[in-house]
Amino acid sequence: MSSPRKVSEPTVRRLSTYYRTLEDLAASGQETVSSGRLADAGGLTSAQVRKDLSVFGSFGVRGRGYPVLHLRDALKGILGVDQDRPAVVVGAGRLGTALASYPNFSARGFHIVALFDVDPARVGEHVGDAEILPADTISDWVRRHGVCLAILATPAEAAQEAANRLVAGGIGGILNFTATTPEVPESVNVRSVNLSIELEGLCYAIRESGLWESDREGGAS
Amino acid sequence: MSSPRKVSEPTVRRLSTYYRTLEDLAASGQETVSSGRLADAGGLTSAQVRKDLSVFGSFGVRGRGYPVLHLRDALKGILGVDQDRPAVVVGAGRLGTALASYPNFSARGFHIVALFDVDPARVGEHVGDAEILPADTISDWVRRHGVCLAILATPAEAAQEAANRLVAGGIGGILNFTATTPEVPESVNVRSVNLSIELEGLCYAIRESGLWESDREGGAS
DNA sequence: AACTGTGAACGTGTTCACAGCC
DNA sequence: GGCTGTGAACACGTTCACAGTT
Repeated sequence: MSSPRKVSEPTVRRLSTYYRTLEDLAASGQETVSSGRLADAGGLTSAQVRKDLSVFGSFGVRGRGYPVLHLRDALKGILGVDQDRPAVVVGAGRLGTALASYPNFSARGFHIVALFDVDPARVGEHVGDAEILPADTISDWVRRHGVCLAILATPAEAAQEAANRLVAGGIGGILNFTATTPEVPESVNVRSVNLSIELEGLCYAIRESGLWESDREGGAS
Repeated sequence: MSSPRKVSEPTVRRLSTYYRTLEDLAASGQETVSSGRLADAGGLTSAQVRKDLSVFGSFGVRGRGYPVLHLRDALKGILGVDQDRPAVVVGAGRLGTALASYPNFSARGFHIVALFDVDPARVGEHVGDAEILPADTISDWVRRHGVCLAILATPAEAAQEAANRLVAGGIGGILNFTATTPEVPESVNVRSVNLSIELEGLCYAIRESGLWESDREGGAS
């Protein structure tokens, strides 16, 4: 099939947004959609959309547009979300449990099948359908159940240890929410979301453009 | 001061990581650090580090490196995290409350001073030091307390309405965790973290590089 | 006429390489 | 010698513009 050499990360990101838009269009009964329309939905240009899609093949019909259902299914396959994907969460703190029950994950075919925590007191609790299991069983459990995806939400100090266990269990990818970047073999995909960095970046942008509404606190005007 | 015309977003992101590394170095008593060392800590190149820093001025000493404390303080100021920043959370669901009590935020000078929710049953509850308030008081409250930062963690359907209220209250920036991208005036900074897209991107990467450990479920080997 | 697919032009961020200073 | 600061070279992603298709 269409397995292009190298696709840029921004492109894959946008593919996800196209996929969402196409789902909506499909639900509303639209049969075709133009690159311009897809672009508007995501705040992009039509050329960008066409370029992104052209990387994977010719899905459109010149003069007419893209067939919604076909393109949606194609993207589903390309993104690898064409079947339900089990995932585990490591770290059953507030963030971990919130992510484990995040409705948009299950809506996208991701199902949290287990959580892990070092705290014995938490073991046995349930979060949705998933049970909290002891952290020292991660490797066995992940391997036995053939889980490829993990969400890492431990404190920073525990992140590397947890990552090691996931790797030992043969994990395919880790969505990392810890403040560190764990070291893993090249073959394991890690994508990090650092919440503090996002907030700091926003902070910079605010200060940059315009001023703080109040740079000294308490000042109502 | 050093207010360069335009700094790329990737650069600002990296600045945050340098800042973290510098804090660690400061704690461990290091007095100077080379660009190479800073680079290693974040998986970058030394040239990258020097370029990033040079945008804001000359912090280093040729032949010696960068003075840890001075550079740390400079970055603190550049990132705008040199003073405590109050922030509010809109949407007191699991994700919202988890973010409200996220320890790394407070460690970085971000303090959640209030949450807001449409559900009257939640109003009055406390999350850490912050109280959950009614969503229809957002504008007033934000304006009265001069809050510039908001974390948006409502369901997608409620996101635009919540954003409108924040904007009406004079918010400076929104860290958006909803599945939509709310429309706001140009002057308001929005940074979106779409968790599903991150997971889908990871999914793509796994499938791309190597294969799934098990592409059909249940298969132990 | 409407719209896709794509090479070519452009812009932006990264890496190189070296002059300059300690 | 070690290391910074920076122009110049490079790589990569985006936008343009148009030929090609229905």
